[in-house]
Amino acid sequence: MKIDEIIESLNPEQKQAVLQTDGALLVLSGAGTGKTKVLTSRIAYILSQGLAFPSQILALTFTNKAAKEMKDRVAAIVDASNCEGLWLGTFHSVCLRLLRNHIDLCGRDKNFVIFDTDDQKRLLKNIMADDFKIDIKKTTPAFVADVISRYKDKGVCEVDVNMMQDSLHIADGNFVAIYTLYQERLLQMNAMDFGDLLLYPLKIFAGYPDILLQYQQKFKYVMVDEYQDTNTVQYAFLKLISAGRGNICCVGDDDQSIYSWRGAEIENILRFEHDFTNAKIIRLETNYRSTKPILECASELISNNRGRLGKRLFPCDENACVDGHLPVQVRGVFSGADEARSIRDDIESYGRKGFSTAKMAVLVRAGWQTRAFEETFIKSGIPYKIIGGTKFYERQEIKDVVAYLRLLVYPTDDLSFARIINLPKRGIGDKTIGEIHKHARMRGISMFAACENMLKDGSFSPKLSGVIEKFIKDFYRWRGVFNGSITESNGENIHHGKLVQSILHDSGYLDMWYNAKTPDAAGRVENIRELVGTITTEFESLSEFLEHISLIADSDEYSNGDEVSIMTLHASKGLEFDIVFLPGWETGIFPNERAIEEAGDSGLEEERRLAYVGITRGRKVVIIYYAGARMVFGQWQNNVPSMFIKELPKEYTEHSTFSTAFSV
DNA sequence: GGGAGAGGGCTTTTT
DNA sequence: GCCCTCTCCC
Repeated sequence: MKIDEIIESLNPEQKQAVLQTDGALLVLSGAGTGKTKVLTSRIAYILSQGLAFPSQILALTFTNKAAKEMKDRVAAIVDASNCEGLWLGTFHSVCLRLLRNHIDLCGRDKNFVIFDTDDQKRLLKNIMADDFKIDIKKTTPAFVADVISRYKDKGVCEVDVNMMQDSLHIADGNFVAIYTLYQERLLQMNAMDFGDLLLYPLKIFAGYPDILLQYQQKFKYVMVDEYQDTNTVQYAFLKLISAGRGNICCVGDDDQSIYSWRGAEIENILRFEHDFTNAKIIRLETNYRSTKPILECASELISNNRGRLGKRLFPCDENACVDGHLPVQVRGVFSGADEARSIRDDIESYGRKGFSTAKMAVLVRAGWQTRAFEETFIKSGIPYKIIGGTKFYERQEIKDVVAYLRLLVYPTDDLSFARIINLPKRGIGDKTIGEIHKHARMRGISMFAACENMLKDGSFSPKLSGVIEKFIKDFYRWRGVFNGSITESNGENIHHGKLVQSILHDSGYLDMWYNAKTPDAAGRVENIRELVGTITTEFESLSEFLEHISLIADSDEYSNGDEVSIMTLHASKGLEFDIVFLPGWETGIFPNERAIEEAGDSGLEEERRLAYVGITRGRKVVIIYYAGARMVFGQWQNNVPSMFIKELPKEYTEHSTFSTAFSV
C-alpha cells in the first residue's frame, strides 16, 4: 500500500496523530484502537515525506515482538531497505547499540556479557552467602535482586546511599554493601545486568554533554510504544534524547499500565502534559475489536479507578455487529474443578457454533491457575497451548549449553564457569569451586584464569588436575576454532555450528543426557538439537547468537492453528481473541490479595487495570467465572466473588450459576 | 562429591 | 499440591 492510501484509511484522530510530526505528542490509545497502525504509519509518513533519514528516527518498544511487528509493518509501506537504518528496537537493544559506541566509558570491553535475572540471582547468592554470611533463607537472593533492580529502575546507583534509606535494614543492614560488591563483581566479570544497560547511557550523558548533544542532534524524531510502562530511567532517557529537537511522540494507555511491580511508573504518562512543553494529547477511543457490551463493561469497570487521564471506548459501528451483541456472561460455579469443566463445555459448544478454538483464550491471574485447565483439556482432548511459562531459553539444558558458549566467548564470565565446571559430573564439588573462587578473588582474575594458575602451582590433587586440565585445554582448542586460528585441513574456517557440536560432544555434555534415565532426558536432547539447528542456520557467528539471546526472552511461539491459548492476563496484553474466558474472579485471587497488601489502593487500581486488559481482549464473547470454593496450595478455600463483578454494568451482563458436579 | 529425602515457599515477569 | 533447594549420609 502506498502512503497516501494509508493516510486515507485512518480515522480523523489517527490521522491527526500521524500528521502531527512536530513537538511533543501523547497518543492516548485505548485497547483495540489501532495504536500500532498509528506508529507505523507515522514512521512511514516521516520517511516518505523526506522529513528525516531512517537513521534519524528512534522508535522504542518494550518487547522484541512489538519491535519486529513494527519493523515488518513499516517495511510493508516504504522501501524495505529504508528500514535498515532505523533505530527501532526495545529500550534494551537500543541502549546496547548506543553503549557499544562508548563502551570504554563503562569500564567494560566490547565483549561484555549481559546477565539475565537468573545470573543476577546466582551472583547475589554467592555474595550474600560467602562474603556476608547472610542466611539466604531469611533474605533470599531473589528478593535482594528485585530490590536492586527497582533501584536501578529509578536510577539509584550503589553510591546513592541517601536515597536508599528504606532498604538499609535489608540483609542485616548489609544491603548497600551487597549492592556495591555486586556492582564490583559485574565489572570484574566484564558484565552488565538489564538495569545497567539502561543506566549506563544516562551516566554517559551526564558525564559527557558532547555525546548527549550528538544524539540529540541525530534523532529528529523519537517515538515510544507502551509509554505507560516506562520506568524512571527510561523516562529520563527519553527526556534527554528528545530535548534537542523536541519531537517526541509517546503512545500508550494509562488504563493498561500493569507493570508497576517491575518499576513502571504510571505517573510518567499521567504527567506528560506537564513534562513536555506545549504537549498535545490525542485520544483514540474508537475500538475496532470488541462488541458494545464488552466495551461498556470495560469502560464502566475502569471508571472506578481514580488515577487516570480518562477516556471511554466506543464500538466502530454499533449496527454492524448487531448479531454479535452477546452480553458479557458472569458464571458462578461450585469449585475450581467445575470451573474448568464448565469452560471445557463452553469451548465445545462454541466450537459447534462455528467458533475456532484457535481464537479462544483462557486468561488467568497467576501461573498456578493454568494447571487445572491443562488437566481438564487433556482429558477431554481439547487442543491447547500454554503461553509463557518456562521459556525455551530458560530451560536448564539450554542455559547449560549457552553457558559453555558464553565461557568460550567471554572468558571472564565466572557464573558460566561455575555452572558448567562440574557439568557433566567431573568430580569437582563445592569445596573445589570455592577454592578456585577464592583464588580468583584474591588476585582479581577470572575463575578460568585462576584454574590455570592453580594447575601450575600444583594446588589440585592429581585426580583433580587431570580433569581440570582437560577442561582448560578443551576450551583453548574451542577458542582456537572460534577465533579462526584452528582451521579445516584446507585452511577454511570451521563453521560455528560444527564447533558447537564438538563442544557438546567433547565435553561429554550431550552424553550426560543420552545416558540419563529420567523421563525428561529425551525431550532435553531434542531441545538441544533444536538449539544447535538454530545456531547453525540462523546466525553468522556465536557472538551474534549470544548477543541475540541475551536480550530475548522467548523464541517465537508456534501454533498448530487450532489450540486454545492459556496464559496469564499479563501475557495477554496486546492480543485479541473471539472468545475470552476469565476464571477465578474471587476476592484474594483477583484482585490478588498480595498486590493489595503491598501497594494498597494503587495496587487495587492496578488489579482493576488488569481486569480491564482481560475484558478488552475479547472480540465477541467474554465469560467471567467465580467459584465458591477451590483448592489453593493444597488447602480448601471458601471464596467470595470479586468486587470487580459488582462493578460491571447490569444491562450488559448476564449472570448465572452452574453446577457440573455430576458431570465428568 | 553425589544422590536421596525433608522442608519451606509460593503473583504478575516486556529485557 | 508441587517444585525447588538444602542437607544429611553414604
